[in-house]
Amino acid sequence: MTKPKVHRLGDLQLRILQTLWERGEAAVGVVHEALGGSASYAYTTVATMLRKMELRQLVAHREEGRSYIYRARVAATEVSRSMADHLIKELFDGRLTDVVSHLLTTRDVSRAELNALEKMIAERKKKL
Amino acid sequence: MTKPKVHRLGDLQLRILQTLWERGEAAVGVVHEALGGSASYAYTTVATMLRKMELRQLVAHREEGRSYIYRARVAATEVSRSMADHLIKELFDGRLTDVVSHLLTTRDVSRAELNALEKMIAERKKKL
DNA sequence: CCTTAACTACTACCCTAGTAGTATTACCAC
DNA sequence: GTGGTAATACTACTAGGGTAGTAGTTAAGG
Repeated sequence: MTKPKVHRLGDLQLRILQTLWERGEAAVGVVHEALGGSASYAYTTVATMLRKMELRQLVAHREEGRSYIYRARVAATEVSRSMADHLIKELFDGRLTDVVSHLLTTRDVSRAELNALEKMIAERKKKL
Repeated sequence: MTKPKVHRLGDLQLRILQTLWERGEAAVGVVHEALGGSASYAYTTVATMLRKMELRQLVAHREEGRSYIYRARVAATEVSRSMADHLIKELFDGRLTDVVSHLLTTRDVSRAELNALEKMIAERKKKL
């Protein structure tokens, strides 16, 4: 049970985690502000979400005075990997080349990006 | 506004759509079988899901005798693109190179795949 | 004809994300 | 102390995905 299903995160949850990843840890108010303050979400919405996420073991908190300071319990790379893998599996049957092919044909790509990609692939080849 | 939010499809919905994309159209029973039959889902589960998806304009049906023959109303490429774009935007701030970098570092990649990728990129360069 | 199998319709759950109001508590300034 | 404020706790609700039972309908086979 220990493993939360880390793919399947809503947008808000992901944004909250990203805030925590950036800062290491943050009080509710800080997260709230980072997400755009009351123009975007009510303070209690963020607080509630954080509490729910703690139940799912995605975050943890420590107390400081009356404030809860939250930190992520899942690593950014783990989440990215899990979500990306899940999507690739479902959508492209796990074939990396299909994914990249799709990305290259459905998006605008600059020459600089293509060069960067070539470099990456060359680098990766060395590590085989 | 008529546009359904085509990213955010559950696994079952995606599988159903994939079945329809492969076949063009299919009766409920056919979809059910394609998904693994009663070992995977109850017939009515698939039927209910299809009805819900029709409400969301993801599929449509025509009647043939007493059977409903469903077809997808959204294109495979549109869905792939929407889901991939959404993920990339949320997870990698829209940077294609970050995505590929991530994929290359967190997965096993064969030399053949790397070669294929290089080829793709070279092809893409020609079209700039 | 009558039974049965195939289908759809309807209904009802559970779970999670998202959203936020209200209540309560606890500290701080005066 | 008292009032204000900031924080958490509690509660509640909407949507949608997923799951499936039950009821009703209809066509086909004997």
